[in-house]
Amino acid sequence: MRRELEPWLIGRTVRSVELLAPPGPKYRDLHRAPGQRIEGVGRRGKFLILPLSGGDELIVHLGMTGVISQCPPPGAGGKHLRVVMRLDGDHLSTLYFQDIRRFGRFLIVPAGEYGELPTLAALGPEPLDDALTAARFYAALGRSSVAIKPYLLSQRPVAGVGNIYADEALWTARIHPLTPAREVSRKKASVLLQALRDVLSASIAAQGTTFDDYRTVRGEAGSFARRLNVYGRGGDACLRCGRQLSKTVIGGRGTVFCPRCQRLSRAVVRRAKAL
DNA sequence: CGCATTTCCTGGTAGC
DNA sequence: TGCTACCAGGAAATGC
Repeated sequence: MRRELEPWLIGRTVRSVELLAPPGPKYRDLHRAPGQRIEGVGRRGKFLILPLSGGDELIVHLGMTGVISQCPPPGAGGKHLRVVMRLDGDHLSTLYFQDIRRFGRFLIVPAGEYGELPTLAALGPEPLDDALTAARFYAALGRSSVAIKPYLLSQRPVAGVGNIYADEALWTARIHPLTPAREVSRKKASVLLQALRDVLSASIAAQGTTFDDYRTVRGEAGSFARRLNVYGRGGDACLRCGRQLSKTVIGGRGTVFCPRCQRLSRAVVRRAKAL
């Protein structure tokens, strides 16, 4: 999405912002935008960060059902329209933000002031950045006793990993989602980091994973859902070993994994039983 | 502080 | 057909 937005928005000046959602912490201070020029389109994890010429930043998070589009939603879709941002220029000069379940965010903050966004403030390194080495990733995992799956979702060891890609990468790396993060071996941590990079890169190339609502700026569905190995396949056969995939809840999130390919180590099982 | 649980929100769907 | 109950999950808030 960032790659789509950059050539469209960069250098444009915001003319007006219309807020159609009830104002609150998720939609705030948009009145500051008009008159400011969009200086860039950045991203950290799942947050879009657009620096503005007046020293502010426009922060956008899609939540799960957020959609940014160049054209107004057709027909009944308009009832979930939350923000209409008008820009200078006479071609594709309006940005529409829809958000069915209102888990998204669309707000303005002074640049770098993320006190209202603690996850962004404490975000881990970018998964595709070379600065994140296998050694650093392994060290980050060593700092937590939380199960690896919810730890990945916390955005702390690495930024931008959501439920779908966590399940996919853990399957690829053959790691049980309940494995305590600090019990993941150096070798497995390295394999997991590579699996995360591979699945994220492939999904970006496929323009994302569209299950229901996700759309590109041009309104197209992403095609990566067809290439998922585990997410959405609970009860089906594991594509590696044929065993029926398990569907459970871990950390309050639906989790699919292969009980044969992704085993807990005997040491972990023994300790869990002792408790 | 760390960690687990609950909350927000609404469309879709299962079950009756 | 129409009703209720429940599920999906990012991040933040709350509880312990």
